[in-house]
This record gives sequence, structure tokens and C-alpha cells, in this order.
Amino acid sequence: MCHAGSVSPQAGITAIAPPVRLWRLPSWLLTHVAGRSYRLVIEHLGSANERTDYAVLAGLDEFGPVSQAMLGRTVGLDRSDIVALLNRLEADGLVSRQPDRHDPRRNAVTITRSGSRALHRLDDHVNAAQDALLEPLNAIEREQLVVLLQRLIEHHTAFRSPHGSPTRKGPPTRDDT
Amino acid sequence: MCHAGSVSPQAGITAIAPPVRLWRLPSWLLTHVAGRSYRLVIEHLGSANERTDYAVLAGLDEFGPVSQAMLGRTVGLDRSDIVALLNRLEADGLVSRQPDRHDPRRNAVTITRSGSRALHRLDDHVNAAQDALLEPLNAIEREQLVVLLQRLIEHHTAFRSPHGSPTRKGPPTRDDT
DNA sequence: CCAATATCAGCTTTACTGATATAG
DNA sequence: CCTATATCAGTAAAGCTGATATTG
Repeated sequence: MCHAGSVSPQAGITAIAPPVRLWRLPSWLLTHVAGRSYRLVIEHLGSANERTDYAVLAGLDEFGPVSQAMLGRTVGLDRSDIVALLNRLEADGLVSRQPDRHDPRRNAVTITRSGSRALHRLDDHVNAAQDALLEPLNAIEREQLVVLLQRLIEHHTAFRSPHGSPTRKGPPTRDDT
Repeated sequence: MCHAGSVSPQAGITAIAPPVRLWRLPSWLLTHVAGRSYRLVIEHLGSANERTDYAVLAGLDEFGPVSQAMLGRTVGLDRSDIVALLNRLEADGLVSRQPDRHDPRRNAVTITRSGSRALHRLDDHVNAAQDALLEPLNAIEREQLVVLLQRLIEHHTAFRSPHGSPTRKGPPTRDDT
């Protein structure tokens, strides 16, 4: 990434003591931990593509057949990047695209049996990467971190149900197209 | 960023509920919060350049005259990217480069009076961005988040004193070249 | 007429790699 | 001889923009 407003992988975690101004700066810490995190995930998965593949397969697994636009929104990928990604996954037989019969503009994207197997295989590697990342934290601290991050995301992106009701709280729920 | 192992800005925070697999995934949460964080900082500063300028000026302010290589290591920027950045800052009169008289390979980079003023001005905008980012968290939770992130960075980059002593703990200290 | 979808081509930023000349 | 420094040129990944044709 790297256009304005993306958090792509950032690698260079400072090798020696950073200045206090940065060391106390949440945005700086986040950027650098996210960078470390990115690298670990890629290393455990073997390639950069598999990171986004995982997100897409996870979305399809949970949300049945969905349009590409919807899929992109749920997993946080751009509509235009989804196209090439699905081309690859479809060529590998992990997903299939059928025209949506209620709306010919849309593709109904479905995960295949083989895609499901791939997802479960990726689960293991992704989880191993999380363990490597969070190694110095105990179970309570890991949960604290996750909850704090979730609250920040919730605050900055108020999940809304598609029919106009107000902000939703808590873990994700289904109720879209 | 965007080569393997960087966390550049990531923008697309999911607009609707993400799949549970991702919602519970520390690496996914980190990437997306870091993306939000990046955008907020850029918006508050006015340009993307000023973000790295801030890191470099903060490093120079705290670590007196240092070589470019050392500077890059402390603030987490690549040696090659430091060059163009310092060219710009030098042209604007915010830093000065003198040949290091103990080692002619090095430049001794110093922050100027005007650079120091710029740094203090940037402080305000950077802090405002942190407030916007952390708005939903109270003081205790903000500190929790900072400490957890610092511990992760410490674990993954064991700060070492340049003369071979073992890992250091706690807040940054000075003792390099 | 407006909004949403899938697609494509292209841009920007960030970070990284590799090569160079120079000097400890 | 090996290492470190400053510099430059070029690459790659991620995310984004804008345009298109199509259809609700």
C-alpha cells in the first residue's frame, strides 16, 4: 500500500532505542507493531498473496455466496483489488463465480470444497503467526489488546445495519445482502 | 511501504461487520487500526512527508548530532530514504549536514533553531491526531495500549547497547555513537 | 436520472534491494 | 580484507482513483 490512507506492511522496527517522542506515540507504536505483524504473517504463510487470500476465503466461508463488492467491504479490500485476487483463486479452484440470478450486475462468489480445505490449512499458519507476535503477552494481556483494538475500530467505523438503524456494538453480526 | 515487511498506511477500515476469523485476529486488527492511525496523522499534519519529517526531527532533537545511518536506525527509516528526506529538510533550513571530523564517511546531522521550532509546531498536530485516534479510550486504557505495544516491540527487537551488553528493558536510553 | 456492480488501467506512498565510491 | 557510511537507481506491495459498460 501505500497510497494515502493505507497501512501496508511496514518492516523496519527500530533496532535501537527510539526517541522518547516516538516511543510514547500510539500511532508510531501501532505502525511499527503492525509492520512486525505483517512480516510474521507473510513468513508463516509463505507469500504475500496468501494473506489477502485468507481474508477473502474467511469472508466467503462465513458469509455464504456474496457479491464482490460486499465481500470487499466486509474484509476491508478495495473493489478493484478483489477482481485480480478472485481471478487467481478461481483459477486455483478455491472459489467459483456464478452470475447472481436476482441481479445480473453481481457475481455470486462461493467458496469451493477445496477452498474450504485451503482456508483451514491457512488457519494453522495464521494462528502460529499470532502466537509468534504475541509471545511476550499472557492470555489476559492478549485479550486486552484485542479488545482495545476492536473498540478503536468500532469507534472509527461505526458498523451500521444496512437498513438505517443506528450504530451496533459488540462482535460482528450478520444482516446484509 | 509496501515491499514485504512494511506497514504502510492502510486505509480501508471495514465499513461493515468483518468475519469473526478476522475480527479476532490481532494481526488483522493491528493492520487496520494502524491504517486508521496513519490517515489521522496525515490529515492532522497536512502532508505525508511531515510524518517522517517529524520522526527525523524528533530523533535529531533528542540525539544531538548523529550520522544518517544512526538516525535511520533510531527512528525506523531506511538509510536510503533518509537521504532524500534530509535533502528536503536541509533545503528548508530545518537541519544541517556537516562532515563528521572524527570519521569523514559520516555526516553529522544537526537540527537547527528553525527545525526545533518546526518540531514543536508538529508536536501539537501529532498529539491532536492521537486524541482523535484514542477518543473512545480513557486514560488508563490508553496507557494499557501503549504499554502492550511497547512490550511487543521490545520483544521483537531487543534493544542492545552498541558495546555488546545484553538486552535492555524499559524506556529508551542513550548510549550509542 | 441516479446508484451500484464488475472490470481495467494507472498512480502514489512506503519500504526495500542492490550497486557504487569512500574510508575506518 | 572486511565493515560501515552516504548516495542513487530501481523494485514490489498495498491501497487508491477514475473511467467504462451494465443494470437495478
